[in-house]
Amino acid sequence: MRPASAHCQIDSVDSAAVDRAVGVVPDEARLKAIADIFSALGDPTRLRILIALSCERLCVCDLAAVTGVSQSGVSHQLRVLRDLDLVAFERMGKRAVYRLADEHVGILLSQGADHAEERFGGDGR
Amino acid sequence: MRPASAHCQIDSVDSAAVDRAVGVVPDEARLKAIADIFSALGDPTRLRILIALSCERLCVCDLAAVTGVSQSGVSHQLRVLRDLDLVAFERMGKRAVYRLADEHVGILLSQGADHAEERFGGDGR
DNA sequence: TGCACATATGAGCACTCGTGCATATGAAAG
DNA sequence: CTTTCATATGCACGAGTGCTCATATGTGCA
Repeated sequence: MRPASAHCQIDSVDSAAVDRAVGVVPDEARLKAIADIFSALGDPTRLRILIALSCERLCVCDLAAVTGVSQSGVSHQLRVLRDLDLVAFERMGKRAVYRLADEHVGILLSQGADHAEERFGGDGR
Repeated sequence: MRPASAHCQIDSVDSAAVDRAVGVVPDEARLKAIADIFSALGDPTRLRILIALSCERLCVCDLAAVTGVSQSGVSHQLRVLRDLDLVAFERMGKRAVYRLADEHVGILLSQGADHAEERFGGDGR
């Protein structure tokens, strides 16, 4: 049985390499977890929120002002980020003041920014 | 004029903090570039491809075997990754052998994996 | 208790994206 | 040149997503 390659006559050129590669790929659940993290960082609005929070603690209203989307939209995105433990918040009276969950998140952000910046400067194509 | 907040009576609680936050957020184009990178990492299939390539140099057929998607599907995803300079390839006869563009990509991957793994272990909810 | 305000949630919509099928391009072999 | 095979591309479809509007929840104040 040949599972995937419908048009390819051979399943794998180097089956040993394939086996090794399969070995290092995490299981479905972990892979999904990693993908969810990156997906969360892969939206301009959420990026704006996170980068803003990497500089200042802000409430939802202020984040709406920073991002330029509605309060509802910000709240929806914050829920996504909260569920992934990318941001945390504490109530200050009526307001909810958000911050990055930990500096790990900030590192991820700057790593991504670095890679993007490299492409910005010396893009070969 | 109150641009964004339709339901919020006040635009911003701390306008100085908002201004500082806006100051650190990159411009639209750069933000899009960063988001594109993270988005590319935010798909399980592309993650499988990248993690596999972080271990072995593989051709398209082998990547199809590793990921379990069709050759066409892999090729489509590889184009995305190529356009973002996340992977590179060289022709070996008829085959195209892919590899990570640089170790920067591997670092990003493991950073994301680390964060996901933390949540896996000590998830409070 | 009743009002005002900040945030969260639900529904609906437009849009994007991942995928497979069919097919085109390209490269070696006969 | 023709054939064969690996890879790339165009098209279409189903699923997921980000947004706003309307509304619910919750918090503090008179």
